[in-house]
Amino acid sequence: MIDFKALETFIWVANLKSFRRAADRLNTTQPAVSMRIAQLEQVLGIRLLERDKRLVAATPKGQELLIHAERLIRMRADMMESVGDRAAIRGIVRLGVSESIVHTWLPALIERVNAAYPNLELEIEVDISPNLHERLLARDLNLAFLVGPTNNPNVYSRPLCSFGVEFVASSRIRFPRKAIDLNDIVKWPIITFSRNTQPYINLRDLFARSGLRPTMHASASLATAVRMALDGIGIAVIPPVILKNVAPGGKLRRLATQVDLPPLNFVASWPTTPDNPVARRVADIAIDVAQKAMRSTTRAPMRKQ
Amino acid sequence: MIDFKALETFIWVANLKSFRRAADRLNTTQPAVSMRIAQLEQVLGIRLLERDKRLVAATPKGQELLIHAERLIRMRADMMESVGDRAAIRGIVRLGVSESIVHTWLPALIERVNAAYPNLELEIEVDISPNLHERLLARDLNLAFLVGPTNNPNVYSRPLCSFGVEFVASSRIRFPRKAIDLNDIVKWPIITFSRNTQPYINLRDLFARSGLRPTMHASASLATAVRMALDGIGIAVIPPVILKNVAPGGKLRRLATQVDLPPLNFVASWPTTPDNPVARRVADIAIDVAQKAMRSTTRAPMRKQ
DNA sequence: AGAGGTTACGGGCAGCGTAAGGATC
DNA sequence: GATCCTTACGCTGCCCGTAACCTCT
Repeated sequence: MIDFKALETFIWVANLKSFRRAADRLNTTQPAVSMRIAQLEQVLGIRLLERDKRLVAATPKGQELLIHAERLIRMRADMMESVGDRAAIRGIVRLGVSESIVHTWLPALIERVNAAYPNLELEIEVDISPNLHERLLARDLNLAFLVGPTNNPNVYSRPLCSFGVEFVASSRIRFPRKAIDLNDIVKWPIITFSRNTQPYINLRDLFARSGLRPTMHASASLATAVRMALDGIGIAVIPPVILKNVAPGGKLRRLATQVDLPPLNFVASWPTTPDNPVARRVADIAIDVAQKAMRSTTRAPMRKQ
Repeated sequence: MIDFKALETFIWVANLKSFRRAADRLNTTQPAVSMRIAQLEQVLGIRLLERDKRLVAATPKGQELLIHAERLIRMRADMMESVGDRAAIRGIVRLGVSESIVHTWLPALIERVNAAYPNLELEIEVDISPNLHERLLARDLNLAFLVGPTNNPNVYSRPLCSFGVEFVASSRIRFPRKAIDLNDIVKWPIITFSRNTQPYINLRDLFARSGLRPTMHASASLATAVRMALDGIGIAVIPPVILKNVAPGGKLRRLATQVDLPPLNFVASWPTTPDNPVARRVADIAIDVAQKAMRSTTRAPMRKQ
């Protein structure tokens, strides 16, 4: 009779289009995967996968099975979630997060998750969004909080929060007049996120449109960027919400510019495969935590200089 | 991780309210059942079954799991049905049938089932409806075609066909006048179904209401009842639709009485537990076959004498 | 004391991993 | 010839069955 193991194996093979990669993912050997698929095909009396080509592809019947199989796996997860004791949920969720989130509501999330699932381990990886996205697609992460949207069919995404981005600088850096524009700013180095991130690209385009080319300092670490700004090395372009935690005491001030920088829209993303069912639950908690955090910062907005 | 075997075991224990009986049903030993339940409880971190009392009972969480488990089992069956090759469906359906059905559309059903599921074996048991009902409840049968309705929560029932019941007799038996009433009939022995069947009870009540007490001959075999009628032993009370097959050539004639005998309403019944999923499919075919058979006999009704 | 569930322990077999074989580009 | 799936084979570990034990009526 068909069991869940066979269905899971089939789902992985169909999604990864490879017996070998599925075997790696399932921590078993490739012949074992062959056997499970062969048995599944035998029980059903039909061919599920086309192996002639370079890439394995599901037959029409295989695609139909895939829908059923994924639903069954999902329903099993729902069942365990609804009748099982949450303390009995053990395991590891590999969670990738953008640094902005580390400095805002990540601690609150960790607390909430630990309360809801006392025996669930969160393995947190801090990295920039493009890297997180890549590792998500490689199924190296079960869940990630990154700058979206990620229009990829292999991951689900749900909005989390939106952080405005602004110019901030140490009070050591002085400007000739109150109203600061790009021409004033460009005299100083701009410190921001890594080269291949969305804010970096946005910024460079912004200056380019005015015919300006500032010196750009890119830091993979947001905290380091803030440190550099504090030391008066340049003007940082970051979400000010992090300052409360990263540079408390108002040592950095937000510049009163008319420049509109696009905000960072964060999403929770997880693979479409029913990989780690708990990831979905952590995402739900994160959405709640993030929106609560948004509301509290919106209610008492920081004043510009 | 939870697998189908554990869920099936749990379903049987919960329904039969006994580890031992579930073990018998699943063709395994009682300790094996204990182990599977214990493991299921451990994975979920909750108690599913209350064993203190004489009868095992599901806890509230257990009842919740039961709903999920039965749905999962049903969905697996649906999946196999919709994507699997029907020729790959092997197994045995133990089918109990009333004799009336044997003599009407059972051969057509067998043909249809064999065509749809070439490797499915039908194990047919002919018996009277009360016995079939009992064996259904004991899960000794996967499916039965019997006189309904069976208002029991442990079996599903679907209507199949309705057979009128009439007085039939050999031409050797002669009556004083054309219009025959109960007083004419009661002079002869009445030959019909077994004592505890619905037609037998109906008949006795019918005569009793007129203050009559005929000699009753009860036969567990409908064919034997017909044989007795052919031999002029008495007047048979049977569904005339069977005569075409059992006594061809019009040797028995239907008596022109004004007496209204209630018809036999046949239903297909199968246990509510997701026991043998194919039973449901056979029932579907039976409903179709029975209704086609009904239509063809209705279109060309037999003439009364 | 007997029926029924749990625990202990030894054995059998399904399924795994290693290694060799074939097919396709 | 490199890559990837299949087949062959020996082995391990899980699960089962037997039997003793415990608990409740």
